This record gives sequence, C-alpha cells and structure tokens, in this order.
Amino acid sequence: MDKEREDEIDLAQLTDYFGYQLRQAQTASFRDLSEPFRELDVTPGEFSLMTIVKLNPDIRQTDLLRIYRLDKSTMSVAVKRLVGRGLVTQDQLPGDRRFHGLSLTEAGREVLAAATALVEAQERRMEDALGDIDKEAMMKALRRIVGALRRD
Amino acid sequence: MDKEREDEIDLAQLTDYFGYQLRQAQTASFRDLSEPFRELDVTPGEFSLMTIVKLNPDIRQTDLLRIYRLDKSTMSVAVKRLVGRGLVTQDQLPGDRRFHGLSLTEAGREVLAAATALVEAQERRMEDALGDIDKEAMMKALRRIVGALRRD
DNA sequence: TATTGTTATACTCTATAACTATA
DNA sequence: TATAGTTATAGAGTATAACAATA
Repeated sequence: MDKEREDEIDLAQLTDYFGYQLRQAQTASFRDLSEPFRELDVTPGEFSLMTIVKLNPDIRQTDLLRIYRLDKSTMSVAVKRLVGRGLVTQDQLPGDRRFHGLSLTEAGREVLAAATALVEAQERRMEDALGDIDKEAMMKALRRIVGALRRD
Repeated sequence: MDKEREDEIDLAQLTDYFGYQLRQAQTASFRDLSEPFRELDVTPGEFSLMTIVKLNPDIRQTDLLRIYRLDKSTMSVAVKRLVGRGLVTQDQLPGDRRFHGLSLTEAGREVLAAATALVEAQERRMEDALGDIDKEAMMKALRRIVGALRRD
C-alpha cells in the first residue's frame, strides 16, 4: 500500500455526488475565512446573523429562527454571545414585552464592516474561479436545491 | 415591527453571496439526511469516510487526512468511533508497524449500502430540482471553487 | 393555554498539546 | 529527529427539556 498523493486514492462515486462537492466547497469557504475572521473574533455564522440584524433593526429572535431553522435555545445562546461582546443590543420593545428587538451597536457595525470586506474579497475570488460558468445559473441552482430539500 | 413571514425579512446582500447560498444548500442536504441516517446510526461524515475506506482497503489515517484536511486527532477519534461500533477494522500492516490499515467489516458494508441508497435518493431529488440547469457545469464550478480556496 | 426567550445539560465536531511507538 | 497514531482537554455548535415571563 503506497498512496503518496491524494489523486492516487480512489474517491470514485464520492466525487460524483452533488452533496459531497457541496460540502467540500462549503467547508473550503469556511476554512478560508476562518483565519482572517479569527482576528475579528467573529465566526462566519455570526457574520451572517449580524448582517441580518443590521438590515432589520429591532428584529426578534423568532424571526431569525425562521431563516436559520435552529432551535430557539441555540439562537438564544448565539445572541447572548454577541450581546456579551458588545456587538448587539437587545432592547425591550413597546407593545408585547416578551419580544426583545435586536440591533447592532457601533462596535458591531465596525466589526461587520470589516467582516463584510473579507467576505466580499472571497466572493470575488470565487467568481474568478468560475471562469466561463454562469454565476447566476449557479445561484439559481443552489436556491432550487434548498427549496427541494426543505421540509417544514 | 411586524415580520410575519421570512420573505418580509430583508436578507438583501446576504442572499447574493455565493458563500451564503453554498452554506444554505449544504446544511439543507445534511438536515435532509440526518433523520434517515439516525436510524442507521451514522452521520453524513461517517458515510463519506466509510465510502473511501471501502474503495481503498487498508488505507491509513494519514491518507484520509490529505482528503479531509482535519487534524489527525480528529481523524483518530472518528475512526475510533467507527471501530467501536464494529463497522471498521484497524489492522496492523506488514512493514512499517506505525501504520494501521483501515477496512470495512461485513456490518460496515451493510450499513454503508443502506446509507448509500439514502444518499443516492437525495442525489436524484437534487438533480430533479436543477431542472434545465446543467449538473455537470455545477459540479465543475464547485470543484473550481474548492481549488481556488485551497491553500496548502 | 400558547408564545418568547433563557438556562441546564448533553452530544458532536473540531483543534491544540502532550504523549507512545516506531522509524 | 521525524512520523503515525492516541489521549486529554477545551471551545464551538447543536438539540431536548424544564423553566419564567408575558400574552
């Protein structure tokens, strides 16, 4: 047995699976961001959470759950971490006092701006890698897959 | 503030990010498999590990690390769990006694066959969802992205 | 009674560091 | 010294269950 390089390992059907390539691409994207993100002390998941909060001031955790399909306890913990780092505030809203409206702090906006620059740089590298392949068709395909696999 | 449905939440630039759609599609795929896989007591990651082991009998952990880009301790723990469940064997190889060749047991082959059927059913659903979009172009695009983001 | 959110707890996945054994 | 693999430990990320506050 002497498999010196990855190409000599038989991955056969695995590499023909859509799901496998999807995972490879997704983990490559996360891994690529993880180092520069670490300096900002945010994760890719927190970046996307903060982006939604920025675009939707006073959004509630329940709304975020519909997007992320996580358990509410998971979301609560994630929010708590962002609040603890002073990136997000949780404000009592007028009306239903069970709701807590989420918004970015000034520090949160700064971190988000830096993270966004990193993400967009990666986006450009991915677009370049696509070459002649139509990006919009790719995006549409990914959305269709999400729709097909979604079960509510 | 009254955001009753997901579509009313402004996701704006987020949904235009390739990385975001990639993650959505990948987590949809995992989530979709998680329930049927739970009955087999394997994870999607274990499925792909077992597939590689099946195709490459007596493969070593070091070889798997080049494919998965994990820490060797992570791989060791993953292998140990599969061995503990009697799905994989770790055999001393002739020659260098530091290596342990991994192979599937009969039980491992059975579990893998059942898992493969589930994965391939999902693959067909994803292909159907693509409609007129060229699957091969998609696969090529994903491989290019992985290549572009890989740094060794 | 139902909903929003929190907390306690546990399991998985991952990495770092220190280790054993072999080379 | 270097490599293959293990173990101990710790940090994310996730879920379930039980809870408090509010409706």
